[in-house]
Formats: sequence, structure tokens, C-alpha cells
Amino acid sequence: MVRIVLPDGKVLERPEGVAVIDVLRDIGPRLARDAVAARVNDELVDLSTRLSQPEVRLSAVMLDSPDGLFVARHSCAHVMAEASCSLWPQTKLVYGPPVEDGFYYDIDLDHSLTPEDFPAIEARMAEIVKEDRPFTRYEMPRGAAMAKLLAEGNEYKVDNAERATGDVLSFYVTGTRDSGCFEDLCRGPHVPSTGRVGAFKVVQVAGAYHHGDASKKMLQRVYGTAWPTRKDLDAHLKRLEEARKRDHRRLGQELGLFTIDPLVGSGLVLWKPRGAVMRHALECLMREELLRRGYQPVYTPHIGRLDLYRTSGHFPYYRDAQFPPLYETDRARILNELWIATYERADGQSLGARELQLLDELRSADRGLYDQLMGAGASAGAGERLAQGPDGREHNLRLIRQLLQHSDGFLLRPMNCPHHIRIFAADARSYRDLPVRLAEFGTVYRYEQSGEISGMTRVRGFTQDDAHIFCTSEQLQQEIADCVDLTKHVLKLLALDDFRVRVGLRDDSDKYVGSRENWAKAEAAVRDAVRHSGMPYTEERGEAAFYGPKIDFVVKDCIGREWQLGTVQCDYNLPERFDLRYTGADNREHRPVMVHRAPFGSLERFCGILIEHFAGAFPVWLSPVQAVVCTVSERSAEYGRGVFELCRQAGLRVELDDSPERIGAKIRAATLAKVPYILVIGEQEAAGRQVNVRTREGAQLGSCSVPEFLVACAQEISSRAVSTARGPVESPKPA
RNA sequence: GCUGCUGUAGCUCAGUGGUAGAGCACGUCCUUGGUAAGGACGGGGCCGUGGGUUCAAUCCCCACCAGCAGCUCCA
Repeated sequence: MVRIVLPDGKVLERPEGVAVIDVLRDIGPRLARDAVAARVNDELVDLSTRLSQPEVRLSAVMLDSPDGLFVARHSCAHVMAEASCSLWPQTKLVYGPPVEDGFYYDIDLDHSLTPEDFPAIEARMAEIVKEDRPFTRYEMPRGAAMAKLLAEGNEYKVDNAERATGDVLSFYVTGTRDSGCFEDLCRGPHVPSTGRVGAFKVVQVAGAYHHGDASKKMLQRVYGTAWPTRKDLDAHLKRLEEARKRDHRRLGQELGLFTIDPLVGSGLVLWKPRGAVMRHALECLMREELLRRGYQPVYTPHIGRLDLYRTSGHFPYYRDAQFPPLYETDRARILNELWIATYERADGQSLGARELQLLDELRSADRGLYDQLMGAGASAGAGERLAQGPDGREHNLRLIRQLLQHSDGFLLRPMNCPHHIRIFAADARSYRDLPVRLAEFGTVYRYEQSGEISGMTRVRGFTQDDAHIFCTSEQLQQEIADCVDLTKHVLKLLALDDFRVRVGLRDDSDKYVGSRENWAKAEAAVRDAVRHSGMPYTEERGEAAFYGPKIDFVVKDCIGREWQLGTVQCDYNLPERFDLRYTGADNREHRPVMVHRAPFGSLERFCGILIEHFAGAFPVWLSPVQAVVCTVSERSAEYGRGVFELCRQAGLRVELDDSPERIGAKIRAATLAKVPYILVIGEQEAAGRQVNVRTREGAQLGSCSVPEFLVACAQEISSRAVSTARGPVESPKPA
């Protein structure tokens, strides 16, 4: 017998081998009819599953529950796969899991699918759904199953089977077993029949690498969405459409905030006046906070010598993500390329072909330098010869760097830290000076892959609200905690409360610098700080910076893509690479620790996210235009111009619309421009020396005097009152 | 970077193997109008760039550039 414990605590006893569906039927016919799957103990299973353990917990899974949708979407992926195989018999199926809001199926197909194919796929799916064939599971011993898959000749399924665990592999037939119906290697579970997958739609197709490996073949990934009912599907499609309306690329265009011009360059943001206003407001906010928290502003240039980045490790670590170096001279270019070729040569190998070629180039470009390098000239000592042997790598790297002292290349800076480090190093530092906190809105340049560039969120030139803290290891804990606090503070101020915290740690790859001990200390410090902050967080291996672990604040944009905003990073390694020191209380030299941190992250990305967060309807303190004076007719225009001037003198960002349009059109224009306050000025207002206040939400707040309005605005602005597009909008309350 | 799609007026988009259209925006004029669109007229286009096919290319083919979606990457 099997003891079956139901969610309400009731216990049923049934013979061993009883099917879940039969148990549900005994509980209630409607339950049995509506369930799409079941949870047995903690496992999701088919309704046809037979119970064999002596005691189990059992609950029915309904289509409209998260579990039910997960199962139905997976089943829907099978239906889509069957449709594809039916339309294009050469389709090779790869992998088709449920995902948030839907599912996808990766396929290998010579015909490249376009949205024009979707109606045919959907039509075929609808037929399969209408046939309402059962999902029938059958199992085979691993050996037999592998033989079957090999015979079928789909190398992807063979690969999937090899990766699957267990002695038994399962298949699902949409129909009865051996009926010749579509079947697929699959772990399951599935809904009882194809009629139960809900309302679906094929939404897009795009490329995807097999196993996410860029060196592997590119497959076609067909995305679908599925919901319990047609109504739910429509609501989802509607939500997507609404989300697209708040896309910062669209709103940035519509509201005139920024533009990106191919003539200037891909991924380079041009801030138009209105966008610049909101960025400036954010910068002011941050400056106030930094001064309050003991930071010191600095300014540094946007480029630096290559040798700076050799010291830091940025060059050549991230060379393919950097704009190519600027070279003063051809000999600097050749020497640099020689340095890179030498650097990339594995230890213990002799000079490579590239090195020899560059040496040839150097000989014809600059014989003197060549002789110096090769030791043939009279001035060169034997020790300066370019070492040919297997152990010459380190020697040659040093030698080339030495020769580059005369004329080097420059790099558009990919990060600000090396410049700030050199400011720290410029003075003798005592422990009494620490922590030193150097802050700068520092613009950096990274050569992002062309396919990655997107609006303001992924660009090639951006400004970080950056700062570097140099402190003792005793101070480290508090400094990290303060940075986390600052980041939380600004996110809260902007009502950006939908973020997650990610602690990025190193993995075993070779992209990290520094010793294990340094990393262990840094990771402990970061983990400790975030734990003390009380925020939920996830630890992710392989997400660290190359010099240290970090705490990232990650938000989603309006179409669900995740972006890193604020970051706090702990670094024992760059102080070592730059040989930073301070004098301790013991009058001995000590190594400081660094914290890299940027609460906004990049102003470009942050503003992009803010645009979407507020759907362009910024709080008054951030609004590019805070009020528009709209005159009703020429008769009130002069008074209107006076009101405009008064507002402007009071420091309000105000515009005047005294055009010959009708008042309705002016209000419409101001509303669409999402200006928070519209001041309607007619003869009545002129007679009473008042303004009539209307909000972009359409509320008419009545009339008040100009000073009253200005005081209310000033209060709203100085308090940095925030209302999101979702929530209610606070307004001044004119009399 | 990879796969696919797209590129026509400032913006959103029609369109055709015989050198182009709409709406919005913009300009001028008329209208003096009270809380989301008053009317008339007008200016504006190397049809992304470079090659090719063709008597003829915005349209067909190729390459490049740029944008979009996804994948991969992201200090």
C-alpha cells in the first residue's frame, strides 16, 4: 500500500502502483480533469506516474500555477517541434526548454526561418493541439536508448543523452507508443495531452550557439510564449507592447534626450540639452553625497601611456575590448607589437614567427634601434641582446619595455583606476591620511563587440561616477560597507527598488591577477560586507573583476534584460602591481588596499534605465523641463511672458508656449513631452495675477499665485520627491 | 564577433525595374481660441555607402556601414 499525504493533511491509502491521475479522480473529478501534472514529494511528474514508495506527499498542479505553466510551456515546445518537423522533415531537434513567459526550441535546419513562417508553424501546432493526442512516456535502458538514437542519426540528441544522468532514458510520444507519432528524448514531465498546452504564439527566431559555445555551429532558436488562456496570452502581448513604449531608445528619441550618430561612431552617446539636464541633476546629487562622505574630487585625462596599462594589467588583458592604441611613432608601434607577440608566447618557447617578422620590420624601419635590441651595436652590452632561447621571454619583455620609455603608445582609458592610483602615488602618504577617497566622473572607452551595443545601456564611451578608496586593511570593512550604503541610498532615492545583488567571485580561469591569499582576503571582506548589509544576494563564480571580487547591483530593463548598475569592488592586487605604500604608525611602509566603486555605474546606462523606470515622466527635480507656460490667447500673452520670466528667475526650468495654437493643442504637446506642470494662462489668470496648474497626468490643481506655485515647486525639487510611472504622482497643492 | 531581419523626408512608415508618397514635426498666413490635435498654403529626399546585373536600379545580386532580436562577450 501507498500512504498518500495531500496538501490539506488528509491521508489516502492506495495499492502500490496506483496512477496519480486515479488518485486525483478519487479526490474529485474536476481536480482530475483540470490538473496538468502533479507534485510527488518535491518532484514534478506526469499524471500517469505510478506511485510506488510507501509514503508520498501529493499535490495536483494546475495550468495557471507556476509549476503548471512550466510544464505546459515545455509541452508546447514539443508541439512546436513536431510542427517544425512536420513542415520541414529535415529538422534536427536539439533542445527545447521552458523559459520565463514561454519556451524555445533550438533546431538545426537548412531553411532559415523568418516571421513569415510563423503562421504556418502556428497553424500546424493548432492542428496538433486540436487532435489532443496524449503525451505518452516510455523508458528504455541507457544502452538500448543510445543505440536507438544513434540509429536515428540526430547527433544532438545523442549528445543530450550522453549528458543525461541515470541508467534509464525516457521518451515522450505525442500519441500512443509505436503509433508512429512524433516522439522526442525528454526527461519530462508533460501535460496529459496536446490539447492542454494553453494559448500559444510563436514570437521570434534568432541564432544560438550549440551549448552556448561560440566555436560550435549556430542553431536556430525559435521562441514561443504560452499561457493558460487566450485572454492571458493577449494580456502578455499587451504588456510587451507597453514595455516597448517605455524603451529608453524610443523615449530618448521622442523626448529629445540623446542621440547616437553613426558619423560620430557606434556606441557613442550624444547627450542633447534635455538629456544633459537630467544627467547634470544626477551628478549634482552625487557630488553632494560624496562631499558629505569625505571624498575628494579629482580630474584626470581620458588617455594614458600604454605602459601605465601594462603596469595595471589592463593592457593586454582586455586588448580585444579596447580601442586600438595610438602610437606616437612607427617604431613605438613595432616595439609594442613585438611586446604583445612576446607576451602572448607561451613560456618556454623560442621566438615565434610573428616576433621574427616584427624584428625584420624593425630592422628596415630603425636600424639603430634594431641593433640596440639585438646587441649588435657598439653601445649595446651583451646583456641587452634579445634573448633567443626558451627562457628569454621575461628578459625580452623587460628589454622592450625599457626601449619603449623613449616613445610609447597611448590608450584611450578603459578604466579610471590607474590615473587615480598615480595621484595617490604622487605624494608620500601616512596612515593618518587614510582613507584617501578620490572621486571623478571619469569617462572611459571600451571597444564593445558590435553585436552588444544597445542604446545607452551598452556603449563604447561612458562616464562612471567613479572613485577609488585607498585604505588600511583594518579600514577596509567599513569602507566597503559605506559604499554599499551609498549605492543603496541613491537607488532608494530614485525608487529603483527592483534590483538584485550579485557577489562576483573568481573562478579557476587564468584571467585573474594576484595571489590566492590576496583573493581570499578580498573575497572574505566583500562577503562579510554584503552579509552585514542584510540584503539578499547570490554568489557567482567567474563574475569578479580581474583584480578583485565585487558586489554588483543588477536591474532589469523594460524588456527584461539585466544590467549591472552600481558596483563595489575590493582590490589587493593593483596596489601591489603599482607598489603603493603608506607609512604606518610603526614608521614602516605598508601596502594600502583599494576599493573601486561606482554607485550609478555608468551615467549612460543609469540614465537609460531611469528613462524606462519613469517611462520618461521624471520626478520634477530630474525633469528636463519642469513647467511650461501656455497662453490661451494673445490677450494673455504678455502676462504669460511675465510669469515665464518670474519662473525662470526663480531657477525653475521653464518653457513658454505663446504660439498662435489653441490651448488644447498646447496642453497636448506639453503632456506628450511629459512636462510635470502645465501653467495655463488666460485672461482670468492675468486679471487675478495667478497661474492655473495642470499636471501631465491630466489633473487640474486649480489656480494660485506665482510665488505660491514657485514655493511648492522649490519644496518638491529640494526634497527630490519621486513618483514612478506606476505609483501616484505627488504634486504641490496650490490654494 | 556569430545567425537572422531591417535601412525611403527631422520622426513613424507606405511604395514601384522607367529617378517617389502619407501622417506627424517644421515654416508662412488666416483664426484670438479656456484644459489632449482649428484651417489653408509651403519648404524639405545622393530611397544607408560602394560595386555589379540591366537600355534603365530606390527596387535584383555582392560587399561594407548602421540599427533591431537572440547567442557569445562585458574590467
